[in-house]
Amino acid sequence: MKSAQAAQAVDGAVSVPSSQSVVEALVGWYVANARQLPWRQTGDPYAIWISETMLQQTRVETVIPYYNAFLKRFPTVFDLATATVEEVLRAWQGLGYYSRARNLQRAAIQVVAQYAGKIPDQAVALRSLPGIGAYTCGAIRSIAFGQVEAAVDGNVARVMARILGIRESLNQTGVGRRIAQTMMQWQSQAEAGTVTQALMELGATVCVPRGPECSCCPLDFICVARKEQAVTEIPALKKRPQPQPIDVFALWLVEENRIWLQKRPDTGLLAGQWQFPALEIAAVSEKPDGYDGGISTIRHSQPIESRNSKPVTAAVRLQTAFGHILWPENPQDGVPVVRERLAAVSPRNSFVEVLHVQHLFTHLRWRVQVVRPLSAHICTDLALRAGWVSVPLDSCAELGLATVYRRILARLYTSR
DNA sequence: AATACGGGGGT
DNA sequence: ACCCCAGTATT
Repeated sequence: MKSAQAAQAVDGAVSVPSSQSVVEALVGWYVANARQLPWRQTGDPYAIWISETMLQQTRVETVIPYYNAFLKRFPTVFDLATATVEEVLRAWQGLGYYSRARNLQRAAIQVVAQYAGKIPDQAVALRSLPGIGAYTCGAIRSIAFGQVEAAVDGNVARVMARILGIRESLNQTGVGRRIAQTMMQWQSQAEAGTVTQALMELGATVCVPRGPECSCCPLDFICVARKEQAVTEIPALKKRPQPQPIDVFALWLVEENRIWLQKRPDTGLLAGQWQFPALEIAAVSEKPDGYDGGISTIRHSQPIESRNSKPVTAAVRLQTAFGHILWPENPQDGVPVVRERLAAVSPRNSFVEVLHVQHLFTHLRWRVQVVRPLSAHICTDLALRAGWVSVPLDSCAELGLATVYRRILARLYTSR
């Protein structure tokens, strides 16, 4: 049964019109309509690698300025290999998916050490580099080296699913293989890299997710989805879960024109970036028992970093993390936390909420309360022990400050 | 196979 | 408010 399906899949790829006319139509359209993008003006495998990495899950318009600045700052793989990860992160700041930047830097070191600074053109070598998966490997090999190898990104998958009339979910096993087969067949009939880019360009500009402009499509004459009037149903899209709400308490601590910041861990969310000293806690969806609408400790919330351990109240967490520094007295009353939409000032020796912002990630919804201690007296010694550093306000911009905190900083210092 | 990982733009 | 994007690594 399994082998029969495999054979059918291969048949499917072969049975699609694969004549010269299809590839000619595609390439002809591309040559006439391709956008002039910076990474299309170069044959440098390093530059193409950078562009492909930036373009992972990221739109072309977003990437362009980052690409230009990055290549200016790190013109060769040697420049990238000798840079620090902080420098690379700074150049990446705002692009998202920061493990890409870290992997890029690690891979550059590997390329210099193992391949004398030459980007490898073989699949095994490329795939051994951190950050290069199946897609990027195929993209680099076909675009930079002219080799026949599929590069199935979201655009190609959508275009091919429509052309081939694939109604199954795109992450179904076998579907990707079938798409890759067809793509390589086309690649072998023209410049492989041009076919790769043509399919991506088609997906990005004509065969878009919603409202594709089939009347402009060079391949409409073979498109199964078009013929079956199923363009809106293909590809089948899957629902994403709701982002998990997270309450973030961020401390705005400024002394003598220096602001206290904290560096995030080198792994996980926003790895290695700087932020206001902060605590992230899984939000309470319901009101805690005894919640009186006033200033209250937060109960029933768990620190997100230890979901499997015993639940700890946010108040305890706050106290543990900040208490010694900001609340040297009166631990009995619980930690007065200024709640969203509640009184702006707590009764005594605590915080003023100065800002409340929401920040969306794909999977998280941060509700950030920026708070400032009423009696600003920070014990430098303890802050240092907690791993915080104070930097001149002016130099914040040069740090890899996480985007949400850049926004917060801008609001703190422009509208006030 | 499922999940974590950003941010921005389109509709 | 919801959808998607020139994906990869980890579990």
